[in-house]
Amino acid sequence: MTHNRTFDVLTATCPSRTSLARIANKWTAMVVIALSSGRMRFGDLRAKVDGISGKVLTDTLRDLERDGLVTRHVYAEVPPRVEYELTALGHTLQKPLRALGDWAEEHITEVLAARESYDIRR
Amino acid sequence: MTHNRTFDVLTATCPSRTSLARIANKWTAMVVIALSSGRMRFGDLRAKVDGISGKVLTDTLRDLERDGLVTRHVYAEVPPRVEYELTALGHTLQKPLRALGDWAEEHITEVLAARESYDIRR
DNA sequence: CTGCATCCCAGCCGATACTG
DNA sequence: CAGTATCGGCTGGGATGCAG
Repeated sequence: MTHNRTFDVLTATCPSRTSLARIANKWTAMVVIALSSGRMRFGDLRAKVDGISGKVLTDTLRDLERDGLVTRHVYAEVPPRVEYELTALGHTLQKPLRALGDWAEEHITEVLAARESYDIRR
Repeated sequence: MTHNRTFDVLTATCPSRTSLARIANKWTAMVVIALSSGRMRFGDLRAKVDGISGKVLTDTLRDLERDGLVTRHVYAEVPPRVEYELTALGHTLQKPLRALGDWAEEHITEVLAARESYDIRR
């Protein structure tokens, strides 16, 4: 049995829903996908997740750190250097989120076709 | 080779990112998970996704329908009956999204512990 | 029962400017 | 370079009321 009976995201008061809300998020997905290739410094991460603003990246990383998914490494240098990497827990999330990203890439043609068809129909 | 080279969600202008933004969303995840158990009418779906408002459920379903993930069946009855079910494309999304939901349920204990630890640390 | 329309608030997110 | 602070726009999302 693969089903969890003690927690259920479909129940409004279940704490697992707070976690789902965090991980079922486009920025979270992109940052975790980007961090899949290993420890990375802030600037590189920002370049890799094309189009993300500094504020959003900072906020996303802080939330991920708070949930125990990402570790922050600060180096006392000038100029400063800060690196981020997935924790063991974060690695377990990598696969499901990459699956989502892969799905988006693999099925975008069908999705675009469906959108066009839907829009024309009205 | 599992990697897609023609589309990349990490690229800001890639259309696949618009799809990722839609599916990497807590309400989308919950609705698709709920629809995994089969065709269902609006009211039942709303009861199953505990706490979702009518407006949000309507909007979410409309977006899913537009992207070709959900089919809408309208019965000309009084009172009206409308049922929703995953399309073939929608079914391919079921597994990755359930994986996300399962992850949230399975790891919520660790996440809560990480949050507490983080919050105390500051 | 379903869903549209409206109003409105909270939070997300981006741009900019400033600090260590 | 990394991060904070602030401001403001935009959108998600909740509540209510109405129509088919």
